[in-house]
Amino acid sequence: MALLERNERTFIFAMTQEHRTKQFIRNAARRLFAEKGYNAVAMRDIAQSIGKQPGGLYNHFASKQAILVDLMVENLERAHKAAIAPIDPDATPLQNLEAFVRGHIHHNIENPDDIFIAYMELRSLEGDGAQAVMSKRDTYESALRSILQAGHDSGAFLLTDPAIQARAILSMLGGITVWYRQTGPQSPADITECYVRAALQSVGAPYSPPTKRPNDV
Amino acid sequence: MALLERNERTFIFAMTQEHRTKQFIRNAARRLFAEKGYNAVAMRDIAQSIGKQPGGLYNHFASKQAILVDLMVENLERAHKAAIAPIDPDATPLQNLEAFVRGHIHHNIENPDDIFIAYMELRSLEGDGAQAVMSKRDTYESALRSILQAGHDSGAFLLTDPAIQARAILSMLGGITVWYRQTGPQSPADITECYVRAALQSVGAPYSPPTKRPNDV
DNA sequence: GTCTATAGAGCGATAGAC
DNA sequence: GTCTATCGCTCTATAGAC
Repeated sequence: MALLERNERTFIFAMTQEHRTKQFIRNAARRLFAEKGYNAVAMRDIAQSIGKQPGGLYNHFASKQAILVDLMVENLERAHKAAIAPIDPDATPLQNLEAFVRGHIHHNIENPDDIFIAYMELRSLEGDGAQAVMSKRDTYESALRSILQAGHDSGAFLLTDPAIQARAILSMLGGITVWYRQTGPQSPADITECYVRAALQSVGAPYSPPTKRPNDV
Repeated sequence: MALLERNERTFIFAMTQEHRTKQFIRNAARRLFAEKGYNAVAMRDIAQSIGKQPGGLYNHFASKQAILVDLMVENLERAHKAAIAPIDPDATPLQNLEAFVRGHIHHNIENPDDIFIAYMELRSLEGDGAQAVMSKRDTYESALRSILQAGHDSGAFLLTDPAIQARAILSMLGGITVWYRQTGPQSPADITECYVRAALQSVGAPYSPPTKRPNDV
């Protein structure tokens, strides 16, 4: 009955009991929200999956909603580091687009549950948490739009509208998480190459796959 | 209190009262499911929005789940007519891809609520209804994959994997509905051209927008 | 076919002992 | 910090009058 789940991503040591339990709650909620959807998961379910009683969860999070906001904000901060940080003002639009797309895809493949929640549960956000998350999402989308605009202005990209194109690319890449779960044979490297090519070619840019980069994920 | 909503899409005349009410339920459920999500909508909400009492809905649908399945199946049948019917075995892969993409986009823009539900509420399906819907979705995806495979084999398309590429394109086009609701300035024609170009170019195919086709939607 | 009324279950969140 | 117990609410679906 009491399933104390191991967290695959976060190594836990030298942590107070409070922090440890809070992290267990995050991990259980992440998995359950992604699997069943926020509305279909009860606080009881989260408590049961970490071998605790429902009431105790409120010692760590003020509400079920607070857990969702915590997961979404943390994920968006990691996404920024993965996709926006590599953008270089001195590089070409094509180099920046490939850097953004590779960072984004890498983050998606490494954090499938978080990405799935980010796409599916926007509607479940309420009040201040909703505004905070939306604002971070806008920043993210703006970064891609700026790259596309630069490539459009310089003639490097062939596209009709940078704003729509940014959304089209993000939608396409967002689908990775949906399909990745169901996917059998394709490796992460295969998926990455396919999507990088599709994204770059979608704006008329050329793409040649790396001949052999042995340590690519 | 009793808001008898007009349906914008389905003209209702010479219908029995039973059929009329059933259609009102469909329309109200479609709008509410798309707006709030299946799990967040109560039978009370649907009843209230058509000025009826909750219990009466069960004279027309066996369960809330049955309403969702009804909407999804009907939508998929219309999507097949829009995107798969125009495929011509004697045409080139490029012609078929453009026909499929245009039909798909047109269907998406004309049925934003249905498309949104189709993407967001797959997890809410249970039992037989889930299998029926999944099977129809697979057929749809297969049709696009076949076009891509043909273009890949003939050398007309430049892509890494037809199966992944089919999902990438469908994900990209599926995003239209998400953004379309929030969109201000762009017209359906602008959105269509931008997405047709992105989809065709994503497989390395050339694209020139139609110079002037006055009656395009 | 629609109504009123309600059964039966599950939900988020809180109170207070330890 | 975790437990037990429970409050107050909402939900889907049904029963039976009209």
